[in-house]
Amino acid sequence: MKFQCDTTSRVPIYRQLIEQVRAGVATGKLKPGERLPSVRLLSRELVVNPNTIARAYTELEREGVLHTRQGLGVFVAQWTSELTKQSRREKLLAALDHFLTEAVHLGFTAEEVQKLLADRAGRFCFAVPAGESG
Amino acid sequence: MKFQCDTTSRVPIYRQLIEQVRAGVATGKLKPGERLPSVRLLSRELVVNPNTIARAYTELEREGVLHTRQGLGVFVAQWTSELTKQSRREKLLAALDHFLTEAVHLGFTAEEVQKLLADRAGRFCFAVPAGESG
Amino acid sequence: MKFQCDTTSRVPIYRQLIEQVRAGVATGKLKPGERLPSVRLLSRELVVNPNTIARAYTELEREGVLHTRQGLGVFVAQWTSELTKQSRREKLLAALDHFLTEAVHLGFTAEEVQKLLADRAGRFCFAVPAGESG
Amino acid sequence: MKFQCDTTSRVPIYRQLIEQVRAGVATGKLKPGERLPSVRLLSRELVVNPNTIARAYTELEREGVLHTRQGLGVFVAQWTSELTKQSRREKLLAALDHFLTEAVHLGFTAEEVQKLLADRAGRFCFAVPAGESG
DNA sequence: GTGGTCTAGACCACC
DNA sequence: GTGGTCTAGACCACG
Repeated sequence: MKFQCDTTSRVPIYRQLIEQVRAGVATGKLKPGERLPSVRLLSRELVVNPNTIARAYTELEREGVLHTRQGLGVFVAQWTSELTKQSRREKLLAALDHFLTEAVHLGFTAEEVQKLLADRAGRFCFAVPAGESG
Repeated sequence: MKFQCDTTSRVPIYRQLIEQVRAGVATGKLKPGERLPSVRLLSRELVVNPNTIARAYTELEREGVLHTRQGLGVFVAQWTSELTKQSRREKLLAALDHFLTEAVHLGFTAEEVQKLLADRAGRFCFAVPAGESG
Repeated sequence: MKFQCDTTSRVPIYRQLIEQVRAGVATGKLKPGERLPSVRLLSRELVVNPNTIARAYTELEREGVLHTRQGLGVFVAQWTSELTKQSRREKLLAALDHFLTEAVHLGFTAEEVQKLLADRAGRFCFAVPAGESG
Repeated sequence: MKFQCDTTSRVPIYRQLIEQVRAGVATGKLKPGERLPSVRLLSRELVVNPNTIARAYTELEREGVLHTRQGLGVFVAQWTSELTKQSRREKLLAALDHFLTEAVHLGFTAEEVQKLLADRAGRFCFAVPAGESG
């Protein structure tokens, strides 16, 4: 997976990287166990400060999305949510409300939003209905 | 409508207020024409500097969500998007992908997300399907 | 490009700066990608508070005229309007009527105005006739 | 001529009135010698404070656009510019540059602007080419 | 170094 | 009374 950063955006670079990794994992472009480019390599590729890359990786490790093996590199973790069902639901609701607020302010109809979500959801690697925990 | 802010959050206070107003308008808790608390009153209530309140109101006015009547106060505007259809769609897609990424990471299934959206959408004041422009 | 401000004017300083940047971009004195003086430097040069400079830059960024690179400075963006054609036309008509009213009150003839505009337009970087959208 | 004010706009009401009178005179909707509605009448019609109307009239009188005859009312003045040719030209250029800056930022082409001006100029009562003074 | 946020408090314009 | 502008100065985030 190719990473990129938009120095034009007002979103901090390290946040852009975090979002890309999270999105990559969510859409399956990054598979569990896959190795990510090293801090030094990626910092040269994107022409950004190594500290910036390191910060993104560190935060993702704290989140449980990545896992560092000393001397081997950074890998996509086998992800399992440690949150309770209620906590997960609260977080999803907050994200959903934020999205719906945006949709209303952009002038879309409920049907358009529903349809767009149905279309777009196919690109994401959702959990399978069976094994739900938490 | 009651406003609140969390000064311990890393999200700037003025941004918290902006989000609350936007959500209030999107869900109809704030109706077009309704008056918002004055800068000074709200600043006393939330124990934040008046400039911080003013900043939130000012940004919302530039967005077209609020409008100021000199000497009278700040009111909810009746909002119409001036953005092009393409621009609106791009913004919605970005918001949607962000939401879906979050949903996957929280371990929800596609069905759960679809159902939750269908449930929740009823609380929001979406545009009516008919006259769409832009 | 040199900036200046008139603290005796009734026009707010931050608005004077906004107008100067907008004019500079429109006439090509400020090129896309060019870096603007830092908030602190310009505030010392013009002997105004850094917050005032920051406000001008921030508003121009929201307009899409400038963009900030964290820790690097503020730069001229390559601008594309996100407004609908109708909205753009309305704004232009308002500005035109204001200009024509002024011209009549100053006692100019229609020919003089037309000629002056033809002369002056050459200094501005207008869009090229081809690809128009929005 | 009917006056109106938009309490939604962030332009002060007294400024809106000034602009309307100036535009009315420039387009011939208000003829020299014509009587304007009294301060009290207009303040009732527009539901604004009489002071606001009075302020607009006062400023227009200072500009030379209106003329008050004690006890009779306020009238459109026989307008003659007292400015020098150079001063008038400077003011027009400033207004023109402001308009052109706006046009560029709205993404219009030079041809569109030129054409729009040619169309629109017909609505305004420009001076006749012969008798130019100042 | 850069810009972003917030506070405290002053002064002004508008209604 | 309302909001708008500006200053002085502190502290934080980013690269």
